[in-house]
Amino acid sequence: MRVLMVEDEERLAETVRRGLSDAGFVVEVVHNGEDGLWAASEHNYDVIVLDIMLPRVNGYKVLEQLRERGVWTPVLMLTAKDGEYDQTDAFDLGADDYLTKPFSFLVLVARLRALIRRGGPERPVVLVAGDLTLDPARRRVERAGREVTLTPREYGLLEFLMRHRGDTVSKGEILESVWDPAFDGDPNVVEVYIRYLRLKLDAPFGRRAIETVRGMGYRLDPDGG
Amino acid sequence: MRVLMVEDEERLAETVRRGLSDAGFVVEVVHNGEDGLWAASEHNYDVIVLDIMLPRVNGYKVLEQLRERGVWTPVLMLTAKDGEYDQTDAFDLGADDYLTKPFSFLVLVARLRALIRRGGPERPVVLVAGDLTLDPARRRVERAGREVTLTPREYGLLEFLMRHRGDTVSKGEILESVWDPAFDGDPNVVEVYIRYLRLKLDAPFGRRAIETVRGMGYRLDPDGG
DNA sequence: CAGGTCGCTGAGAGGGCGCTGAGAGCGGTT
DNA sequence: AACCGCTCTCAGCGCCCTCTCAGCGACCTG
Repeated sequence: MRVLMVEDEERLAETVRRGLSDAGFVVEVVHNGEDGLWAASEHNYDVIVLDIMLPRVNGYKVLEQLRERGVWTPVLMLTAKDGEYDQTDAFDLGADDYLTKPFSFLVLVARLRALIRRGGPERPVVLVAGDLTLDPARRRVERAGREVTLTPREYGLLEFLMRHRGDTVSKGEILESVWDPAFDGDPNVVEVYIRYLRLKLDAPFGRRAIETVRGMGYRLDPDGG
Repeated sequence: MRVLMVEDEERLAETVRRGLSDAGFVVEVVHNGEDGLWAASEHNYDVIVLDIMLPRVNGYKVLEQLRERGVWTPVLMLTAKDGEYDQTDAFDLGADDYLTKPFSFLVLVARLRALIRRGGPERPVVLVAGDLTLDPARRRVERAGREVTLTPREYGLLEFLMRHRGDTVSKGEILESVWDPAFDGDPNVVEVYIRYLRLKLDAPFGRRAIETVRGMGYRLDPDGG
């Protein structure tokens, strides 16, 4: 689990960094708002710990900016008891939780875990063609509900065909997209791998999903065969 | 909304019961830990208010027992300012919120509402994959009911795999999330740690939870092997 | 029907990938 | 200082994946 910590007090930052590392988190620390903004936009963290009192850009503004840029990583704000900003402001701005300094380290860990637990990522689209499904996120292929295991190359080829489901794609296009664009070997590889796919996808199910269009290329049947 | 209140101080309990009733909650009160445990296991409440200082079984143990029995009703703990237990303990045990006595009644209501709001469609606190369970709050891993002790790195890796249970995750993703994003060592570490996990998780149980997807990465079997 | 083109197929060589055992480095503990 | 647990590196090995190749069959054209 990846944590971004934006905290200018170096001693505190270092202490917390160590503790979180020991707790199994991967921690990145930056010491001002500008760096925090950049890091949070550029990388993917599971949660962000954001001090509200920061040099250059304050935590307040960092959070505002992040949300404006469409970064919805959960944020836990650190507020000073006597600061000019209080809890209310943090929540209003879209912080997902806050802690008042000084805070218990174990409480911090517990809250971070809770935040990560809540913020589940959404599942991307699944490609479908008849009884054939391919889940890019899971790198998983099923036919008629049964999982089919594919090698990387086979998988790449099938994904390409499914993304162009119904279209006739030439061997040249396939070679360019699935193999290296600069591939200069025998174009027969495509035929060979089409065969591999047919052996795994069609043969056990008695149906033919991948059609040959002689002289043109191949086409994945929209109805899955 | 149904609230179970476990509180031995009768006057306090009665005051709060009335207030919550007026606020539209359905309240059940028990006065010791044993009864609380039984009631919480037997009935379905939307939220539980649990005093930490209780006769017979203390709140501490009640919560522990509940979670072990798979009861994941949100719990708000009541702690005494000067008690031997503090906030830290409550969170560590999996309490979802706490209040320090004496507390404002309005704050209590607000927190309960917040807990109920969160607690409904919330994911369970424990990660499960077949007979494999991982409790992030307690940093505890079990397989087939037997506890398995893991080093921090092993734990981090397993937690990551379980949070992506069913997905195929590449070694690169693993390195970024479980190791440091700037890690530039030998990616073979991942293989090594996968092996460590297999030795501890699979070998003694004769089943394989972590699958290798050659050329792509690893996948934790949703059915736990 | 003959000839040519295109795709299919089975076999096999080579290399890359993941697995494994051993061990060094390091921080913490006794 | 000695020990221990954890992390990470390294090198060897075996297997799977990838790609090539050559022969064969299918289809089209004259």
